[in-house]
Amino acid sequence: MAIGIKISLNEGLYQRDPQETPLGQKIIQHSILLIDELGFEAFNFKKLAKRMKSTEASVYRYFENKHMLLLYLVSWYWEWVSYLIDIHTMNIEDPKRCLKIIIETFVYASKENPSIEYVNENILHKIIIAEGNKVYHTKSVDKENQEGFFTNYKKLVQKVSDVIMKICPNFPYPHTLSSNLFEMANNQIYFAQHLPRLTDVVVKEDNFDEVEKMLEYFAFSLLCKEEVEV
Amino acid sequence: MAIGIKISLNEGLYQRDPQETPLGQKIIQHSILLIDELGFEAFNFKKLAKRMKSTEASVYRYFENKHMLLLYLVSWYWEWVSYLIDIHTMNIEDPKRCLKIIIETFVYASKENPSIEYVNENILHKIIIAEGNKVYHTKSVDKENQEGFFTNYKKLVQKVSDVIMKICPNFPYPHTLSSNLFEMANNQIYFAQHLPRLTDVVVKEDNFDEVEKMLEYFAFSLLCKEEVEV
DNA sequence: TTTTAAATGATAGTAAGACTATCACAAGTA
DNA sequence: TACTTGTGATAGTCTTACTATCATTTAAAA
Repeated sequence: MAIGIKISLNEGLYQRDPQETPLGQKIIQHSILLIDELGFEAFNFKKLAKRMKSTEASVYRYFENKHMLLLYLVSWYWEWVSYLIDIHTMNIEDPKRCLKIIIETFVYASKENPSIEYVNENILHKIIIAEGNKVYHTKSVDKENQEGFFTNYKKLVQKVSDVIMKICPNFPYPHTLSSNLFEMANNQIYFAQHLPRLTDVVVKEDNFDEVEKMLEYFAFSLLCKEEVEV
Repeated sequence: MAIGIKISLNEGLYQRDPQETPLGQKIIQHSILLIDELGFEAFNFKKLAKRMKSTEASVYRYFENKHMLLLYLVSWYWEWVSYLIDIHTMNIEDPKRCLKIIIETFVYASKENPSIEYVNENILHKIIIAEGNKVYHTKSVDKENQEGFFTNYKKLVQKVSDVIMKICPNFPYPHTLSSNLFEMANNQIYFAQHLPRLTDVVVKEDNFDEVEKMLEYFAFSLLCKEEVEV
């Protein structure tokens, strides 16, 4: 990804576009670091402001509250993964090969060359794994969904679903499999790190090879029942 | 389940055992209703106390904070599902049939005859779906895991994993499949209700038939590659 | 270069949330 | 009868989640 590319996100996610100003970029940069450090519950705008040597009021000028900030980060992440998938699968005909690349891409997205200097994709990935699904587990899901705040994730799921349908046109659950691959990836990495008895995969440091292999196994077992090996 | 059966849970989950006293039972009863109404974020002990016509201080005598209360409810739920699975699969030899019953049991657990008068299992199930995974997505997971606060879930996953191994002894991911069936069930129900473009299953009212069918399809496609029909 | 508008900083203030402490009372027990 | 235990009532503290106001800096326009 070329330096300077701007990820396009729903305008309702923010009060003022953080990608447009140095302060906004600092908010993104430091919020990623601080949420990772403190966890989302202990994280707040006062601490963030202190860390970046700004003020609470200034942060509120960019984001309505910390929930919206997290939603912004999560949307940014999925849009970025979506972009990576596009360039990695460009001109590839074989849908099976496509799906393999997709899996590799989102498991190892954070290993890409840094795209945007103020976003630490590696730490952002950790946040997605640990806090990501909090953005839609709220009482306001339906309202926020209506305003299009989850569009990025839905489009990504649709994209993978399309590939699944190419592999196996009569597979009855393409969206379910697609969303489950994403959820499963994050979940199983988290389990491997914190509740290892809930998984069989082992993750050490940032080596997610077993997760990638496992996801391939699940996906292709379901899609190509005759041939497990792909 | 006979009226009066007591679900056994890790003592560290509570300050005073809520199953032992009328006030404790009222806390369980009303917290289930109120968390469902308000969502976990807006729920707090002051509102709970007001609703049950007690006081904030009294609630704190039973639970350290609302996180521990949710963890208690979630643990209670998984222990109860575990119990239901045990009685439903008792004396059943065929492991495939066993797994089918397991899936049916946890998808439709809340349809059972009410077991305990102060627990509304149906609403509790809604809470598990909407808020359940917040209990382990915290900075304190590792500490709480060490104290055994997730034992109930881990034992349940192990139980299903054992059945999976009986069906297919060389299946490489029994724990992953097991935990994923539970996570997937909750997730896909939630998606069907709030983000339908992330799933293919349709859920109306409390009819989870499509979820059950889908989980069977996934599980048996993976475990019996030759025969999809079971 | 001056004027003006926009963005940020500094500070203060409010309402609610998350507790902790103390005391009084009621009921059951020794 | 004294003694313990559980609950209620009240108050108080510290933190969080904002909102408001005004001063200052910066950038853009004239």
